[in-house]
Amino acid sequence: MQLNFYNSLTRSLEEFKPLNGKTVGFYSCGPTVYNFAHIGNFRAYMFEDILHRALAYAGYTVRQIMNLTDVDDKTIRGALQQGVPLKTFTAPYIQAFFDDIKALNIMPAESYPAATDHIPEMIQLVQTLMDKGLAYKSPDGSVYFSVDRLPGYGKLAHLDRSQLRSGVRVSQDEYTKEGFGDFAVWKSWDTGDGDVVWDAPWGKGRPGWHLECSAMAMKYLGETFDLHTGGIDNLFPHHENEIAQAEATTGKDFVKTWMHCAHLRVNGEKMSKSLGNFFTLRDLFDKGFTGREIRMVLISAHYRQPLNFTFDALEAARVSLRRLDECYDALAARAGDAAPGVMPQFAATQITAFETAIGDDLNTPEALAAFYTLIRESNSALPSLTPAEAAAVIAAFEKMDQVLGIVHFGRKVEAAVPADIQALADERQAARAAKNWGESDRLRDTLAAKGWIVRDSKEGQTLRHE
RNA sequence: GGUGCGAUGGCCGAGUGGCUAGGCAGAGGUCUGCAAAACCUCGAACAGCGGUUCAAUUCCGCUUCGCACCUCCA
Repeated sequence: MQLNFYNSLTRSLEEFKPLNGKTVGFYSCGPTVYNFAHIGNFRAYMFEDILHRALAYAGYTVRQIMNLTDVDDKTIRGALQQGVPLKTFTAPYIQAFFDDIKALNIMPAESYPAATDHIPEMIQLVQTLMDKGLAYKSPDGSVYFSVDRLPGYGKLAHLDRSQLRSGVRVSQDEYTKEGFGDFAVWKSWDTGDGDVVWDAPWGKGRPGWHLECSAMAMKYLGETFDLHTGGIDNLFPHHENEIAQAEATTGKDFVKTWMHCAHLRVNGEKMSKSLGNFFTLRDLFDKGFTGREIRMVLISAHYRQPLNFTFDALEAARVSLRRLDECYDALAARAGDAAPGVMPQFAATQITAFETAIGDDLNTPEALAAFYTLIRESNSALPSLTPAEAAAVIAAFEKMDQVLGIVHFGRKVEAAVPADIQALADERQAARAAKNWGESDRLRDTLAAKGWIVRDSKEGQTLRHE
């Protein structure tokens, strides 16, 4: 199966080929754990999950690393405000992040290194940059990367330094930097940092944000690896600076393919904490939506297009998931214990369409179209399917679900039918057999009032709890 | 000011130089005692103005509007 990905570095669609056989090194920028992540944040993690799953589907061994930024201005500020140690402040948000990705059926990465656990590696990286003359210590004790000394700086963002200057109001006085575009790889301690401080050969302080990712990515994935992902807003300066730090240190290409996802929007604007227009998962759970429905909405648009978040879309996801469930259950009932036989042509056709869509830069909307077509044609073919064929169609659903992650995940477990409900249902069945329609309809209403939907079919009546 | 992206039917959202995206909602139908589900059919769109072309929603230009990035940001 061929995978083509849009590489932000070259601004073009490229066939994906790993650097080392069948193993893929894959680094994703993770959360800054100063607050609950909102669903805009999760759009990025969801895109990375689809990428992870697509690579696994295509037969690759995926080594995904996602960092946790647990030291920066916001985490330090939060810890100081609460009067607790930094780790005490960040721990609940780290836990919430893991709870949330589980609630969205996002596959775990290989590891989630925390910045504060990798300070020695970062100090070493800064030292190397200084030894090479690419970073310098400023009078206040901070260490800056000198953008001018690295040819090729700006290759990811496609910006040159002359363009950086205009329109940006940054007070030069705030910084003791030599060059305008220079960025901190080490921030010297000041009173606002409280007790968050580490010793380095050039003075006390803490690592710069961009440095964290370069150091941890290289530690876990090597000096050159396959994929690096994040939100589009990370492209500059964060990823540009990661490249600068890594390539200045090693003299080698840092990452072969960079992938960035577009933003989630609310009323046409980016969902962000600074705008205050965000929903956390908890907000949506409180409104009665499920992780499964949210997952469905997040994969319904292509990752490089802005996705407009609406409650209508969540409702639509709910209805279409119900259709999926009923189709799957009908197939399962038909299949019984049968082993999968030869896959019917209509299912094989949709698997091919599905793989083409995923291979085309993770086109999940197209993939979902194939998935829905499979549902429709399965329902249509159901009466004529043998148990072995039904089992084979189920296998087709399972196959697509390796990437989509929606078939089984988050399904409401069907409640056992209580005895009193069953008694009412039996009564209704008897009334129907006697063609006592008034009585049977009355009993149907009674069951509905108790939350049980009755549905008649050739095989008899079925009960579903709402 | 610089750079980049976008504008698709009631809503969400793909795609293509000529041939149905898909989902949700809506209309009609088949089935069913009725209902529900399922299936079938249908209506409905490619921001505006030019250009290229036998043919443009798709390519090019301009206009309008929107979004993002330009050292907090998924």
